[in-house]
Amino acid sequence: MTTVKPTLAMVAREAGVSPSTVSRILNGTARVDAAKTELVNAVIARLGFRPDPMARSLAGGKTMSIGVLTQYIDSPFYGEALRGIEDELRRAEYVPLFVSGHWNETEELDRLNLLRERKVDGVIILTGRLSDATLLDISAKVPLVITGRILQAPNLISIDFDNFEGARMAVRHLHALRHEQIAYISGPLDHPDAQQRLDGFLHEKRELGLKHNDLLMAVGDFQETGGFLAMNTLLQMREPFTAVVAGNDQMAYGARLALQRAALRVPEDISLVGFDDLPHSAFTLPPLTSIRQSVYEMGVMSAKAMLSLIKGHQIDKAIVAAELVVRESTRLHRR
Amino acid sequence: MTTVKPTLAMVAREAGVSPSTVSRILNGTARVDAAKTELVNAVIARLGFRPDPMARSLAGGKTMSIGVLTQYIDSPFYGEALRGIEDELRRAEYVPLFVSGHWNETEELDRLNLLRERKVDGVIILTGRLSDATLLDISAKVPLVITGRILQAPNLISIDFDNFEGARMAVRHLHALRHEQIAYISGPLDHPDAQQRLDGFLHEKRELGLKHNDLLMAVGDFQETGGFLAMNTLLQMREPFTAVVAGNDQMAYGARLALQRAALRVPEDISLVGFDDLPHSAFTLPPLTSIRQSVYEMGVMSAKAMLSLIKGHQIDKAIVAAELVVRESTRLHRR
DNA sequence: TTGTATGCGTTATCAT
DNA sequence: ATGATAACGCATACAA
Repeated sequence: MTTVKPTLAMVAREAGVSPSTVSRILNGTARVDAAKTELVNAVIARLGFRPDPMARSLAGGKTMSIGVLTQYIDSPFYGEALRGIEDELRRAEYVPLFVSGHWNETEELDRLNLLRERKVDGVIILTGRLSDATLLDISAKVPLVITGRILQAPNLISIDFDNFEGARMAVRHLHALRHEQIAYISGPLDHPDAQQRLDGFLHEKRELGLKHNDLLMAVGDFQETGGFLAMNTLLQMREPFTAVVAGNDQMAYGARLALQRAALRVPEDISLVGFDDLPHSAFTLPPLTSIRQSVYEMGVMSAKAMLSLIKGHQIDKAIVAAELVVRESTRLHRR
Repeated sequence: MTTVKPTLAMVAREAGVSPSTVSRILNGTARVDAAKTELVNAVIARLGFRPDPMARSLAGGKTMSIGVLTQYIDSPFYGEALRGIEDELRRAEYVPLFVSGHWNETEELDRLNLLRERKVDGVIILTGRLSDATLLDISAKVPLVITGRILQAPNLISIDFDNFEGARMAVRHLHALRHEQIAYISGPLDHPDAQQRLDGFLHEKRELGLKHNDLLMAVGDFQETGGFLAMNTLLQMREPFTAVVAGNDQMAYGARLALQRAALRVPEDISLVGFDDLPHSAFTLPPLTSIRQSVYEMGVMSAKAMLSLIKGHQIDKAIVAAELVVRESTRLHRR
């Protein structure tokens, strides 16, 4: 069978109405006679007509696509967010256009430019290094949803994890387990998430009257390797500690291996808390106590926020709660 | 500054030539006077002109986008492939349009349809459940690169891992370590990768004269949970074994935890080999011996293949080699 | 080799 | 409420 791809014009002719009418029905741009609407919809269904996204865009309409700027397309952390975005967008017949910035401002700008060229109807930025000013600038031209920081502006919604509170929960958990000397492995200090988590950690320690000094902290790169290295420096400092919280799970994995190499047992000798609760963490040895962030949920929320922005409904900023997941890498400290 | 987005028409006017000439220079569609070419290019550079992908597409040109069908956007395994594709495509100014099939044929078909609507210049399929016939069908309409199986057709290039050989390497390694009773945890039997790996495993066992029976095999889901469960069934069978190879690293992780729960040590009591060598596997306890597949490399190769297909250069099918990475989860078996 | 004219499938503007 | 008609930015068949 020689199926010609049906066009809006064909639908119009078939239904005996003008193209404009069909377009209006499609977009709800104006009030159309009910009977006609029904008729046209029937024809659309019969022909299996689907508007051409390209033509639509050229004519100044929507592209039904949302640009999503992430840092690494294969990030174990943001991966779930991508899936959440994809799932949610799909319900509304939108498609995500994923691009990666690699934690490089220039590259982020470049990719954003590409998204603009591609005429996306909105952009979601999963963290990143762009300045607030730049972000505000972008939101002036296209609906923007941003994670990793809180910003106020029309046409912009920010969504963030409760990193601060999450880190506090980790400390409280350890403190409840009678730990007094708690070390910290931080992510890169210029990384928003890393900062907030560190702040929360420090804040809660102070709150609880726990001593802290620079010997109880090392900086990693949010990767396994960095955690491994950081734990080694921590060990060399010779400042005693009975527990450590890592800025994220990946670093906790690395730290755990370093501990093992040093013949230190988890949790018998050292308690270890991660952050993010990667899917994996339920299966490490021992299963890792961690601070859970529903990254998938954040993805869904971002997409929902974008959709409502497009509809013109500015909604509030949202903050996704952290949750302590206790597993087997932490235990009561015996003095 | 009121920057108006420059159009091809503006370039033409500015350079004193016709739009068609500019178009021809852009696409190399026809021979153009060298002097004019230079002039036009200068104007293009000065104005910072970039052809509008949408308009280009509408007019029957290329969209400079490649559809990529993967199964889960956050797959820890295929993630690196996505990055490879992205990196390589970027060099040629193409952008990937990622969609997910979720191992569901209907959904794969649906997403492929979307890609067609979006008029991608080619599609890369990372494994999946589509029939060979369907694939051939697609390749008739658009350049196609497919992984996970070997197919012959014009306008199509297949790229595959050497799953078969990889599984054999795992067995040989164990055999060299004096293991005789080797169990297997397979991925879903209807999964191409799982099949090929199982075949390789069985083949090498036969080759080596090692006995095998159904009690030495359990099926998982390629996830940690599946590995955990599979290991438990293996344990219940009461058929003795001293080593086990898992169909992928994720299942190896789960299996390892199950072993631990059963008070069995790795590698002292049981040797364990994974498959895929996820980034993570260097940091598990103990670090996991695994079969390395350069997934990133496969992504790059897929993109390169696509690019050459677009240029009209049909190239050979490619197969990416497997490699044994020996770490600490395997050791010599003492009788 | 180069220019002109037309069309791609839609939305938007202006009438009616 | 509905219909003509003109863009949108580019590629291409046809002419020159």
